[in-house]
Amino acid sequence: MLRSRGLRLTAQRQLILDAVLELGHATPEQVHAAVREVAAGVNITTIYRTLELLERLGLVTHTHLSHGSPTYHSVGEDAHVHLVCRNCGAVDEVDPELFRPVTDTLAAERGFQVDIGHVALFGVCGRTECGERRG
Amino acid sequence: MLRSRGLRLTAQRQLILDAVLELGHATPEQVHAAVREVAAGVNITTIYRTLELLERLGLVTHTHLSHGSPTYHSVGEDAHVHLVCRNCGAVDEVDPELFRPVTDTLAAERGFQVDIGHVALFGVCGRTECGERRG
DNA sequence: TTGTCTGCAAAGGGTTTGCAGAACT
DNA sequence: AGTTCTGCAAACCCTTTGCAGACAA
Repeated sequence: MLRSRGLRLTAQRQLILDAVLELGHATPEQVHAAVREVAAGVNITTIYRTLELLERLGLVTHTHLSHGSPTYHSVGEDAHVHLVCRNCGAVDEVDPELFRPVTDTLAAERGFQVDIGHVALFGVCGRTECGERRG
Repeated sequence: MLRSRGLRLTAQRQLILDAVLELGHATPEQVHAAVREVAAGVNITTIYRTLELLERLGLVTHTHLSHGSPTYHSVGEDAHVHLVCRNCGAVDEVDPELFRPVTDTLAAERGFQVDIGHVALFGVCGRTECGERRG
């Protein structure tokens, strides 16, 4: 896959892709930590460069969950919408089909094509510690 | 409002709130630029501190649109969902009512209360320059 | 052997913090 | 007058860039 584009298959690239596959949602720093457990010498710079490369190749995507760093996940997995609890930070996933009516409406009425894999909804999750009463 | 909480009403705070009201969606830097047109000496630090304060007071909120800086907007305005074109960067707004079925479902099935004012949907807008054919 | 890839170090953008002086109440 | 707020400068985090050596092909 890399080779077919004249790119090189290195140990680092394999480890980084494996880490993204394994971690599910991971920031560059989390990927770095995971890779380092196997290969201590890998530099954070390489993480950034490789994530960008893998994204260009369509193997991973990133989403912005809350503040700070983006999180990467593999494209092979089922697309999903993220639910981010702004209280405890937990990230849950939802089937994008739930949004079908909404995205269809936006496409029809505005010509806006929603990239459902990038969607993150903020709010408060159902845990007792986080739950709030709302009007 | 500020005074009632023992806080002080300063020229800077008024200018910053005015700028947020006027700009609609604005990054801290954009707020800074707007404020500077009226009061050149105001420091970016004050922008950050004041936006945080106004948010604690419930007067403004912020959303993360795409990469980079968050954008702030006033709470008094109608809540709205953001549509961000990842091609041209345009930000459009949608009536949150459109999402009612979805948010109701998430609340009922998962106990997740979506904060609809924070929602940003990424995708491709309807402009000819940005429009894409999709499967 | 050749060209890409990596590590290192340093620069860059955006945001936060410490402190002394300025300003609201 | 007493405290809060501001500006300045420096620190901070995350990310990007330049370069020389390392390595896949």
